[in-house]
Amino acid sequence: MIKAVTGTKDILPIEIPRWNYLEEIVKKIFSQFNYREIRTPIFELTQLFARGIGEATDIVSKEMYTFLDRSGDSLTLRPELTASVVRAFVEHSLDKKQGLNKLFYVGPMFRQERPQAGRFRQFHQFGAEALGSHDPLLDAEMIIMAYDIIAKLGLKKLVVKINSLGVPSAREEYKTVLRDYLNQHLDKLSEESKKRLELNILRIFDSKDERDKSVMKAAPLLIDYLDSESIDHFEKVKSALQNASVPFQVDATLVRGLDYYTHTTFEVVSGSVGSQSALCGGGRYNGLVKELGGPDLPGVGFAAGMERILLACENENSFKAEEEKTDVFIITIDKTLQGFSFQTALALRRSDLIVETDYLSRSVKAQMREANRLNSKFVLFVGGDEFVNGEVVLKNMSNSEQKNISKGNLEEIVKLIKVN
RNA sequence: GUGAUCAUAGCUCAGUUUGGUUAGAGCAUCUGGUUGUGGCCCAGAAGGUCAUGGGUUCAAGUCCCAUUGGUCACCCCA
Repeated sequence: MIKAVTGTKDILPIEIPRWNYLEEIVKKIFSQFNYREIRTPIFELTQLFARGIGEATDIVSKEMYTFLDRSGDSLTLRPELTASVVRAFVEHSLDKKQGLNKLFYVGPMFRQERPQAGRFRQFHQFGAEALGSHDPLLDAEMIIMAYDIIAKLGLKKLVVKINSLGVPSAREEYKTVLRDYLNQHLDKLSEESKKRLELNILRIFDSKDERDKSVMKAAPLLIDYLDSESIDHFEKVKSALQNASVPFQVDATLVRGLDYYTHTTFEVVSGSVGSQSALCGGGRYNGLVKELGGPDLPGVGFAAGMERILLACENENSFKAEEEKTDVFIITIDKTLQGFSFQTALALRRSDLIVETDYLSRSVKAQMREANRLNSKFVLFVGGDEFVNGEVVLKNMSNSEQKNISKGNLEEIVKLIKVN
C-alpha cells in the first residue's frame, strides 16, 4: 500500500467542516480590517527564501524542500509566505498604486522537519502583511487580528506575548553585552547553548535546559538597551493593545528566529496543544522589502498555524462545525424507476436543493437508513400505488408527516422543503 | 539530525508478563425482524498473511534481531 509521505496528512471529508469554519472566520475578520487576499505560487526561486529568511536560519539551512527543475533552476516549496508576499509586492510595484498595502493569505507551507504534535511537513498557515507604514498602530492591529480570530474560535488557554527587538544597531550593541556576560558563565551553559553563542545568541533565552535558564535569569535584557525611538514605538503598541482589551505579557526573552524582525515581535501561545505551543507568531520587519530589491519601505505581519489552532480547538472542544444537512433523499421503491428518481434529483438540485438518491439498488429500509445517516430533512418516495396514481410521497423526517404530491409538481416539492 | 515509545478487524482496544487447540470485544458496515418507511431494540453476516523480513523452539500474535511506519519529546518553528 502506498501511504501519504511522512509529515503529510489527508484532510478527510469528516474534518472539512472544521477547516471551512476556521477559514470563514479568518477571511471575515481580515476583510473587516480591510486586508485583501493574495495568492502567490507554491514554489519560488530558492534564493528568494535564502535572502528573505536568512541563510543561517534553520529553515533555510536544513528544512527547505529544494529541487532543480528540468532547466536547472533551483526551486523551493515555500516554507513561509512573508518573503513571497514581499516579492509580489515589489514585482508588481504595489507601493506605487497605494500608500499602504494590507494583504492576507491562507495556504499550505512546506518544511522538512521531524513531525510531532502540531507539526507537519506540509502544514497550513493564514497570515497577514501590512507594507508601507511605520505606524505602531499597525503592529497592534496584527496582534489584535490574530487574537480576535483565535478568540472567536472559543479558545481560552491563551497567552499573548510581546517584545521589542528594537533597531539593528541597538541590537548589535546589546549582543556584544550579552556575549560578554555569557562568556563569564560559559561553564554553566549547556552544550547546545555554547553553539548558540556563535550561531544565534538571542535564542539562548528560549532554552528549556535548567542550567541555561538559571544563567539567563540574571542576564542583561535587550529591552534595557533599546534606543528612545524604539521604546516609544513599543509603548504605543502596548497602549493600543490595552485599549483594544487584548490581554498580553511583555516577554523580554521572546526573540524569534528569523533574521528580518525589527521592533515588535509577538506570539500567541496555547496551553492545550503540547510542546509546539505557538499558535501564531509575527512582528515588524523594516529592512526586508529593501533587502529583496524593493524600495526602503517598512512592513509588519504574522502567520498562524492552522493545524495547531484546530488541535487546540479540538482539545478544548471550543466549537462545533456542523455538516450541511441534505434537504431530501429520494427513495426508489421500484427499481425500474431509478431513472425517474435520478431525473427528479437533478431537477431539485437545479432548484437549489441538496439532494441525494440511491445508486446501490438497495431495499427501502436500507435507503431510509441512509437518509437518516445523512441527516436528510425530507425523503421522497418514488414507486408503489401512489406512483401508479401519478403521485410521489414527501415525508418530513423530523415529525414523520407525509404528503402526497402530483409527481410532475416539482414546484410544490421545492416549496414544501424550502419552508423548513 | 538525536532520543523514547508503539504497531492485533474500517475505528478504539483486549490477548504478549508465565510461548500451547479454529485470535476476541465494542463501535461502524451489510442483511433480516412478514410482501413499501429511518432513528431505539433484537438476530445474523462479512471483515485480520496479528506492520514486514529473518531467527530461537516440537510449537511464536506472544521470545530475540533487523527493517519500515506511527506517536511523543529535543533541536527549531506556525
